[in-house]
Amino acid sequence: MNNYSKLMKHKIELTSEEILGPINLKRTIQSGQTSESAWKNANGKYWDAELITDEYIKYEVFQSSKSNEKRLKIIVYSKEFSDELVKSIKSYLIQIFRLHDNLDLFYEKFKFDELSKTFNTCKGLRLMKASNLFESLICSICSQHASVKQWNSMVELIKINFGEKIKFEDGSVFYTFPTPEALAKASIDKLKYLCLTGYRANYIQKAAEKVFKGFIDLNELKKFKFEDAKEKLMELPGIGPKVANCFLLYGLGMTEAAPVDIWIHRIVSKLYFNDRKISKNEVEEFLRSRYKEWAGYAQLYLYDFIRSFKWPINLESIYIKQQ
DNA sequence: TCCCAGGGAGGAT
DNA sequence: ATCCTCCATGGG
Repeated sequence: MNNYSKLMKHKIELTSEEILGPINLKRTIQSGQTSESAWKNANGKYWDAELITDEYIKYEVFQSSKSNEKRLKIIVYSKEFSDELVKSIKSYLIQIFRLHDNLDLFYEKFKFDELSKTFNTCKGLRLMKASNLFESLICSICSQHASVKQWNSMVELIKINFGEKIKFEDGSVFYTFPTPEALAKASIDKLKYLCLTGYRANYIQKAAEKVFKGFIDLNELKKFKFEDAKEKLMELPGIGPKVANCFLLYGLGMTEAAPVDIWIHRIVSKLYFNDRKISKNEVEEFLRSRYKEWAGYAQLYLYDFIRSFKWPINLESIYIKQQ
């Protein structure tokens, strides 16, 4: 008696008809965006699960060795298989990997800009859109003053300790992200000592409480003007300009947002201002006015680019890597 | 041992 | 407005 046989694999694909420009799956998933924690990698395939047509569906996404192709391969695990399911999975993936963002247009538009220095290294890197706004908000809070690796593990521990455990019939286990109510009622000590969130535990619990009690409606923020949404977010404890921008960009998908962290501050100062002293706020305004609706992408490319080097950077190495 | 990590809050200047 | 310092914790 094994019930593994109940779960069947179904292969589907997203091709250049549905993907505008290249996608580099690995680079995208590993780029530390606060839409969600990084998907797990099992022998070259990234997998996740999502509530689709009323139940949690597990799927694997991967590419062939040539990683900049306009193609995503997908394996869906389910008992039953229908055209509707295929359609739902596809449209879900198109949404979260933002496959309708035309990266070819982006590269063309800025091919003579300073930003083009990052294109070779980062080609195919895409913004990710959160599937769960509350999760993205907490990810953004956790990311403050912590490495990507560290905040990812905080979020995984939050899911394990406060989320719902889903066990698939192939033996793999998945934890959902907890509801605002669950984290609002969580003890600070558990958040701190079980989830290793440190001083952020207070912020997390308070922010969850504000969401749970309706002080702020994350979905409603989509209808706000950018500045208004940002201002509202910054009323929450632990949310300053950088974290707010992360949520606006990776959570709500407002691509005009430009989160400025220590790395962006450094590279923008160096590449655009000849290392002149410049405030974080000035950097944000600079990126937003220069790149407009592509500011989020510009920020992502600069961030991913500079993180592939060691600090301090000498410009020579950047030019060499461009060859 | 010291320094840093996708910062923010509170306070002093 | 700009400049401190403190905040927990893990990793180099």
